[in-house]
Amino acid sequence: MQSRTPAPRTTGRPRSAAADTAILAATRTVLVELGWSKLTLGDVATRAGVAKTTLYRRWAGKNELVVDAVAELFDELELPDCGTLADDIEGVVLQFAAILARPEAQNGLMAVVAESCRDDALRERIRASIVDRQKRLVLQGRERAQARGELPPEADPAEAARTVDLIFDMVAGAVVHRTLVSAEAADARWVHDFTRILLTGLTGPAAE
Amino acid sequence: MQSRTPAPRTTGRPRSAAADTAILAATRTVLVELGWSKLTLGDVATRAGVAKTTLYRRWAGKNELVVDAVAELFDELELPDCGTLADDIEGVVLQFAAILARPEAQNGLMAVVAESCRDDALRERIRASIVDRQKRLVLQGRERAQARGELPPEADPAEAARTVDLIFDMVAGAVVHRTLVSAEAADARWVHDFTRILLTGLTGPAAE
DNA sequence: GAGCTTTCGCTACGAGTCGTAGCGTAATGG
DNA sequence: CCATTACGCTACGACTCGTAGCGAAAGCTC
Repeated sequence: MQSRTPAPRTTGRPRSAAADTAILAATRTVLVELGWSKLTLGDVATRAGVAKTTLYRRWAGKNELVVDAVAELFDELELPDCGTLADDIEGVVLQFAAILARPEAQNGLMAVVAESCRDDALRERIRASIVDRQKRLVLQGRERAQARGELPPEADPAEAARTVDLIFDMVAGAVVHRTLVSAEAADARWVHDFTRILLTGLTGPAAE
Repeated sequence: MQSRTPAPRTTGRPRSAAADTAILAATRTVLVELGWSKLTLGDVATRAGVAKTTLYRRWAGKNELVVDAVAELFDELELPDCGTLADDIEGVVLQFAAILARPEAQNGLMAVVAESCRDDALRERIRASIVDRQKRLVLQGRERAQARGELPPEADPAEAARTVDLIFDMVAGAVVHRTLVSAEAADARWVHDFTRILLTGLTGPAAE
């Protein structure tokens, strides 16, 4: 997930794991203080207490470094078991909103997404480190709801996959847009209203 | 909307309107070719056939220039009158998706949103130039649907305003996330599925 | 412990961009 | 004709970039 470790050598001095931790933490700190465009790798190195060359030995550039630094923020995401589908969704949306409320996530996330428009490798890195981790929650939520009988089992697997993608884009997109574009907090009331509309739209009509 | 024209002088040589057009068009071209991070104002000036100093005389920096260049893409947005609320929504979402499908919009929009996290003036500029133009469509759509009887008139004005904001974040957020993060086209089928869920969520239950 | 391998911190470097200043010229209005 | 403003051009110091080279440090194997 982190830097380039294609073949971890068994001989020689091992890479300092503490340096990785310090660098990623320093990246988030500088991201908050200076923002994306004014963040320089020299600043990060100084703040982390490592040499600039050490940074370049582990990461290819600013984009990859920030993706890894932001990805760590999403480690804490997990699907709560609140008993009902509505409460589960509300819980996970609130978690997602809490992460996006942090300035280091706001500054970094949109910037790397913008860069990924012209860099397929970066887009894949974002997908593996951040997006897939979120989408997994949608799959878990559906399975759990089906086990409870709140959602019917899927007939067409292809349509089921499309629905998962659609729900994922709706949830993540709405929270991101609310937080970063409208610049207002995705608080409990907003999340509640949003969840109600989404859930009604999903369970209201069985089919078209 | 464009550069700084606080008090357009009546004396002296007037600013070339053709230069504005050429600069904004060149900005979009360079945005496609080089992306946000590698776009330099020197490139834009060369491509537009103007001097670099002319650029700095009109715009404060890269952020403001790109906001204006991208904002022009949203000029064509308008609410179609298809007869039913569902078709109206589908139409406007398709328009929005078509704009976001253009690489100059993808490269520029996310980048300036990311920068706006640390620049309130820039956020206000984005809101005035881009966001409000979209939100107006939501208001128009609701009025038209209420006139048709498809939606009930609003009782509580405060809740009505919250609902408009919520719908706006859901629509814009979902399309942006689908296009830029999931990196898949918001095509007719996707828009249709999305509209169905949204509309069911809105009209299904009158209240909680 | 000896020796090999890899990483680390440090310094220095050319290349490129930034935003500005200065100057002479072009285009308006009074 | 003249004041005023915009324009194109050049040059400048300051900064960041990514890399190379060096000696020292930290592991592993024998």
